[in-house]
Amino acid sequence: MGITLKELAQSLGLSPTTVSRALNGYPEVNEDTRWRVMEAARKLNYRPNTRAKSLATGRAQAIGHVIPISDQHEIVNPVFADFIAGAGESYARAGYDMTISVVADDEEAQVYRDLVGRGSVDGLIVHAPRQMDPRIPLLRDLGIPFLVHGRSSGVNQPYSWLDINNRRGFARATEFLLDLGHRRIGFVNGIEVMDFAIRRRSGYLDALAGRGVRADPALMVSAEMTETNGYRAARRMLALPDPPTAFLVSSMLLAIGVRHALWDAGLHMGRDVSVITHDDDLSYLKNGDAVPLFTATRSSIREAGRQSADMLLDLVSNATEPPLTRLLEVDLIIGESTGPAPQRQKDSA
Amino acid sequence: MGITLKELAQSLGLSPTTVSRALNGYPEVNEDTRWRVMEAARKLNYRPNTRAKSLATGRAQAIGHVIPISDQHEIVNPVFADFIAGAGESYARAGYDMTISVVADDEEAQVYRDLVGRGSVDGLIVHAPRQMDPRIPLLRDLGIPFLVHGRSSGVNQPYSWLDINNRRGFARATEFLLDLGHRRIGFVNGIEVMDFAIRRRSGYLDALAGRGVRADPALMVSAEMTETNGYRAARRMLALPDPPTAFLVSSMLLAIGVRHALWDAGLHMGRDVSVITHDDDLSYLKNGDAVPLFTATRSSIREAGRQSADMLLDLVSNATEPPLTRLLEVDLIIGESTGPAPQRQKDSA
DNA sequence: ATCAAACCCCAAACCGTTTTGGATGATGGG
DNA sequence: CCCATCATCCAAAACGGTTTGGGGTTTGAT
Repeated sequence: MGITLKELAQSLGLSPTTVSRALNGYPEVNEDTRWRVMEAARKLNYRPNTRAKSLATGRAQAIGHVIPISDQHEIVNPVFADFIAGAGESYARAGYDMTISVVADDEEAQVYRDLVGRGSVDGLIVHAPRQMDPRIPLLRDLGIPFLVHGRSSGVNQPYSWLDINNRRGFARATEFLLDLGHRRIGFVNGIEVMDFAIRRRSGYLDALAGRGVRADPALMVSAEMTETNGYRAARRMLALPDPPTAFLVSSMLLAIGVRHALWDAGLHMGRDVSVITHDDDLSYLKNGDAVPLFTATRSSIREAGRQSADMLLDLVSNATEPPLTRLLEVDLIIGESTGPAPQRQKDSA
Repeated sequence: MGITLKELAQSLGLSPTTVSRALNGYPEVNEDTRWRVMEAARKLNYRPNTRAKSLATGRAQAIGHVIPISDQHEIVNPVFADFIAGAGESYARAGYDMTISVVADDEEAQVYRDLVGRGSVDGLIVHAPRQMDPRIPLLRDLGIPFLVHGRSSGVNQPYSWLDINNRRGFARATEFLLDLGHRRIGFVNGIEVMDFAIRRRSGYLDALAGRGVRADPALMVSAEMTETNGYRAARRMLALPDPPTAFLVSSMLLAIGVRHALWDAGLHMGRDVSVITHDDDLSYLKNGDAVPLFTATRSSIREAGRQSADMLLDLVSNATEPPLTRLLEVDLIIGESTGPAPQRQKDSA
């Protein structure tokens, strides 16, 4: 591996102390000496050993992400890649490492305890929070800075989080459809143990209630967000006696499935049936090209990753700081998948 | 944080030496004492400090993944999430941490040097290799165990890798289409600086040549693997005077775009036009349900992650071992997206 | 010339483990 | 009874940095 600090010091005829100070920008070292040291360090390709450094300083210089895999579904949430890419940018900028643990959700508590107890991270990001998520009190007890991506309704103690305004976004989207004359709006949501899905549903329900439209349980589906599930949900709803004229959907993949089902049914998206989806702005799943394909509530998950990381780093360096929270609004992007509700065909025809 | 070894030793009236040995299973400690120690450790929730441990042992107990983000496209390869989930399982089993660095591809060399120089990882996984990838000689020089996910043609020195048989898979898929009578086969590939894309192309070309079918440059596209690009490529080819009757596609997302284009053109997939895609078996992008939607060359990227990690861990613990290589064959799954070539419509009609 | 304050530098302790090189006492063969 | 062996344990030295607590030299004011 590389050269060590002691060796570097020796080669310069200096003490390790001075070399360390020179490199870390302490004032009590002659500028000429500092220059010599930095030159030598560069030339000899010196890099401080991370483990030694963090042992000495007590800071791990690393942030942990625990990504849960639910046993039943065995699904890896596709947004992780982009979120992590965003967070990674922030960490790199700050000189932090990112360590990731993939873990079945029944072992999660154990993993958190381990990470903290063994001191391998200075802070943690909590992914995919559920209602009254037990991880939040756990991490609070463990006394480590953490930030939740999303929120957990039912937790009354304060904690740090970054979330998007799912409720408002989905309420607006629903109202948009109502304004276009739609009354039967199919709702294809993620699994409703996830907090975000619960909030989206209440946005949908509130908007309907606000206009006095009765919510129909037959038009509401909650499932893992895959193309197949979107397809099946839409197919089933379209087969109802009084099928929906519009769909509100929780992810692009679901929406692609819905589109597929419309196609199978010989329906034209945007004319016969409208679709609004949430769009995480994933790098590999863009919503159309110059002109957006789907009308969508959009919020970049990558940007969320960046900002979450920045907030957490802030918490880590200012231990005394009170919890930070940030609520990002979502944009409503008008695409080609929505249009006025078609004239109601009287069944009595 | 947690309790320290010294404290644990003190509370037991033993020396740190003995406690360390007891916990690590060394023979020179009385079994009664060992039992006392382990009990106390459990009760006091002792966890050895990772950084101190690895400083003392010289092993980081961590594997690094460097995931490159290409400047121009800013795309995060969607397979990373699943690959990492698979690798994570292996690391967890072996007690290793996984550290991930997201980095623009022009800074990659620097990041590798850093990771190795600062001793923060014991081994590295190289993602998304290109032709004559400079990272391979670099890592060889740095003298750290590494494993390439994929291969890099043009590198003549031996190195460890795990790859799927892209060439054979795509050759077989092409032959399958030829057997069905297709002669105009559109090829929608990933960007052909990636080694896997190059191999797939040669599989396609070889199969065509083997049957004496002339490859038409107008039927070959190379682009980032997104739905939009699949859509555009297929749309363009379908507009040709002599359009393809089949498509061979490099990813599910591309294939979904192709399907979309077929739909727009009023063509029925599997009857009017056939489609074969490669399927990484991503957890969130399943190829249909019970019955596969697309005919596909399938290979689980998650399994690749598991096996890659296992191989790398093997290399890490046996430093002297010669390079390991593993070539996984891909399955050809027959779905509903392929069928016999339609009768040639004579233009002179 | 004197003395305090800057300025620069260093030796040594420390972070929490593992590991080396004994030390101690019990055991057992001759 | 003596001495080698074995079973158990421990003190101290690593690992590679940072940080504490000085200690010489200059500098500058008196």
